[in-house]
Amino acid sequence: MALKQIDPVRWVLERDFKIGMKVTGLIYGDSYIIQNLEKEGALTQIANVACLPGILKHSFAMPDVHWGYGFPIGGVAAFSLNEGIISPGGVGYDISCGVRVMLTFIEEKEVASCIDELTAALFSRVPSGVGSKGALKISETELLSVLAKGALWAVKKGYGRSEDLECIEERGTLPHANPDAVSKKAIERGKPQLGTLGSGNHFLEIQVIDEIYDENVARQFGLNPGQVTVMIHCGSRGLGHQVCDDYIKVMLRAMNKYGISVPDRQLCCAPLKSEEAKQYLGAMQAAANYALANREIIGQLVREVFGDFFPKSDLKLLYDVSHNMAHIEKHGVEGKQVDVCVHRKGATRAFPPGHPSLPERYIQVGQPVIIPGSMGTESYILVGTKRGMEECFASTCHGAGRVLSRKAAMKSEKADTILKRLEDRGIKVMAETIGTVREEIPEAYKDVSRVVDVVEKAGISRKVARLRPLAVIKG
DNA sequence: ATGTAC
Repeated sequence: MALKQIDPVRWVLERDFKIGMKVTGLIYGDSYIIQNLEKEGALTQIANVACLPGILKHSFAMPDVHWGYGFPIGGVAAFSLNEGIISPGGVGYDISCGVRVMLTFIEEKEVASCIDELTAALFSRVPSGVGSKGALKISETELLSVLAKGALWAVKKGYGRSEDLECIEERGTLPHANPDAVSKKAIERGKPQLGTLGSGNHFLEIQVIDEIYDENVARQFGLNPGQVTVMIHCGSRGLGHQVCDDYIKVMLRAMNKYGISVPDRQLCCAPLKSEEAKQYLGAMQAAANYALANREIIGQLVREVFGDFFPKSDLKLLYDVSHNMAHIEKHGVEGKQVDVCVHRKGATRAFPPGHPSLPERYIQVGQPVIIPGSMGTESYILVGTKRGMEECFASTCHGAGRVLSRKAAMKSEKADTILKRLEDRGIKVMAETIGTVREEIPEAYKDVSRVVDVVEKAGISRKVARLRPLAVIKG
């Protein structure tokens, strides 16, 4: 495939008319990132996405891009509401998987003295692991309310605080969610799992701010060197997974019905104007509300645990943002402001300063963009930029991005060795399943600093602070 | 990511 480097961090994948690419690909990366992309089929997936009806500007790939179901993880694709489509594969199985950062007012040395006990308390209070359940069990009626109200439900029930809401994307609620579009099976899976972390790359981390890159923005965000933070990475659990599963089947039928052909069946989709698309949008937003509630509840559990250890301290939400979503947003296309459907799969929304959907406290500086690192590596807080808004539908990377498949990672090293190495570096790890530690070995991922440097050099978001892990809880 | 296959 014809890849052309246009500047140090931008590569254009030229249109291949034989496979039906409607637009070019735009890939953010340095040479190392581009090499990895060739090996594992992500490049073909970027080209395949460029073939979808009504795609606007480019099929984008962030520097953490890697192979995924149909669409690559790290991909961004926006579609015209008139001619375009929506695809469950462009959102991902873990609908509204995302991250939040909470700020404590405690310094590193204070947590250091009780890090083992604190981590153990968090591990016992926040259920984790594949089939985990238990933080709270709710009735079906309550669950429907969660699906309609998101984090607002959690706050109303006392599992969160009203001041958190303005710092959650969409203020904690996707108002057009349609709980009736969510299957009974999905609801059954979701009922016992609210307030649980899950498994895989999901985690709960105690961190410390160890580098500030932009003092002005850091001040606006309330970030200070040496300050302890908590990062929570999780999603919509079995419920979102089931919604994705259900609607892939719906979309496969819709493709025949509307005569859409795609290069890979995993890209199955329906016209945005169709009934099938409306149903999926409603169900997807309901699953997203579940994820927003889930992170709000876990945040509250973390507050309670920290309260036991540090009665005078409190935790304040910096921001909560998803990186697996399709959103209808206003963007400039061919000189006009229009509503488009932006799919971000393993890509983070990054609104610039002045964007109307930002909370008042961030409107001058832009949206906090949270980029988790892999297990035992640093995480970053970035801020959205005007260039990102104009060029790639206000999107940026979402993490380090895999270089080894889970299977390949499992072959690398024993869990004991990995844990020992992390502990030698002063990082306490507690994991529900030992296999997860092997799958999540840092070597299975790209270097997150490198990924973040690419998006910063490209100007699609800017570094604000770096967070170093002190303790990690895995599923 | 996921009751890692209905």
